[in-house]
Amino acid sequence: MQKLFTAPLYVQIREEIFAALRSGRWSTNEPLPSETKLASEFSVSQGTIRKAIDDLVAQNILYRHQGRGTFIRRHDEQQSLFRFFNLAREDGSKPVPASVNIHCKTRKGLKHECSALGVATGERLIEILRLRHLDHQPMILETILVSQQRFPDLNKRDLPNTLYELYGDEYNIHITRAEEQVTAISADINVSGHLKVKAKTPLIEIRRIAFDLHDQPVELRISQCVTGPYVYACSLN
Amino acid sequence: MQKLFTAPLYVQIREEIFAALRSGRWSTNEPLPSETKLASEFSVSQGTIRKAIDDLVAQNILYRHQGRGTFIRRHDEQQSLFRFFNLAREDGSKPVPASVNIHCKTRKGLKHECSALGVATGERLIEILRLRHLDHQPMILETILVSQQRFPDLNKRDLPNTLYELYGDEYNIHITRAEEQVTAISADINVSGHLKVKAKTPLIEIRRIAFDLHDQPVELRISQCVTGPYVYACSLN
DNA sequence: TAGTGGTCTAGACCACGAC
DNA sequence: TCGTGGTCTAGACCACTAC
Repeated sequence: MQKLFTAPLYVQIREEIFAALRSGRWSTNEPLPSETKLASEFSVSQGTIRKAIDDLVAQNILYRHQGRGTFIRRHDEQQSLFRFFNLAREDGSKPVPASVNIHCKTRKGLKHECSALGVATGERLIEILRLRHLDHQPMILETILVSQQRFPDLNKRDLPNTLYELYGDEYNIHITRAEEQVTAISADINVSGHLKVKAKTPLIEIRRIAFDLHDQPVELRISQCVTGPYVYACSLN
Repeated sequence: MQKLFTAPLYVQIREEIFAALRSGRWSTNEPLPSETKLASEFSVSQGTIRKAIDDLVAQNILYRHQGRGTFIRRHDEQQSLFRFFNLAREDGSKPVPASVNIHCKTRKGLKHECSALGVATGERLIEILRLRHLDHQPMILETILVSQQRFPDLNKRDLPNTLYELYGDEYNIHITRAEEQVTAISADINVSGHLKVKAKTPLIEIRRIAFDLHDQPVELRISQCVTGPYVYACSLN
């Protein structure tokens, strides 16, 4: 006899709410229905809804504001600049990054790029190359790759400093998490020119894959950074 | 009229339990008193104790095991090798690090080292230098610094691969979190000899400060790592 | 003032582990 | 079988926000 497994109620409801979020049932600007309303909609107690929402808050997908309601996390200018930005000063404070676009074009994706983005090999990608300044010094050379099919006409837009805000507002693609891999590289002539350092200066290269609500890889971003005054900071728990 | 602020009950109780943990009231090998017992001890409902413990579990200080009880997190060989070890293969899998000690001595701490460890400038430190192998290749040269006063006779002991287990078992100093800063450096002659790479190869240098239950800095660890087959991996949420 | 999330309680039943 | 943590309920009161 096979053993049956039923997920706890709050897990089922968490997934139902999550699915509703992905389907765009609720607007980004209004609060979700209140906990008591959701409780009667799903015919469970308020405590169970609460636990389901707790999980989504812990995942950074929703946030609560006492007295106002529960809202969908949006990437807005202030937080987005820092939430996915791990470079800090040695004392732990974070500089405000500024961006200068160098080019934005479309091209066929290489095999490893397409596989990282989960699209068919050879699909057309949009490539954005930009230079980022910290405290007015060029510090990061950033190559951003996304599928042209997922982001039609992205290359024809004005690109803001915080791209994830644009992805959400214009394409309804919400970045929820990212994975980064850091390696040490040697600056080649091209890179060193942009970053105003000597050729062969050691740099860190950060390879980031950003994922959306469906946990699909959406963006591949490769950042080559000068370190020294700034460090790549990470907490372990 | 000054506004009075009373922390929620579960926060007060969380701090009381945390203080009891630090004072060593409960052994590392036995479960804590059950939630119902703690509830009657503190004269609150079981749900309130539950929320207090939830927080400590989220902080990785306790863990629960259904049917058995709630326990203090210990660094044991298996988990300790990975919990604070961020180097991974490109596919995300983690190699098992092995260690070879090169030397272990005591010396006066430099100013920046003592300040990182929160001890008086010039205090004697124990310095451990060791080489770590991943998949049988030398990949990391690690310098570990701790206060000799906090770890008497550490330099006379056999040093295991997982130091944090030793800190906990022998000195009752439990590492709960760490902060890491990654920079790019160029291998000098000495380092490149140990790591069997050419001089000036770009490396990543990881500067870690590890903290104990009292949130005091306890260990400064500087790791110089060859990257390429391995990467420094970090998730952003 | 009305509605929201935040805290707290008391009690029920379930699933797992030790004996 | 008994004790543990895990889930779920129903209802109370508090603190904050909007109106």
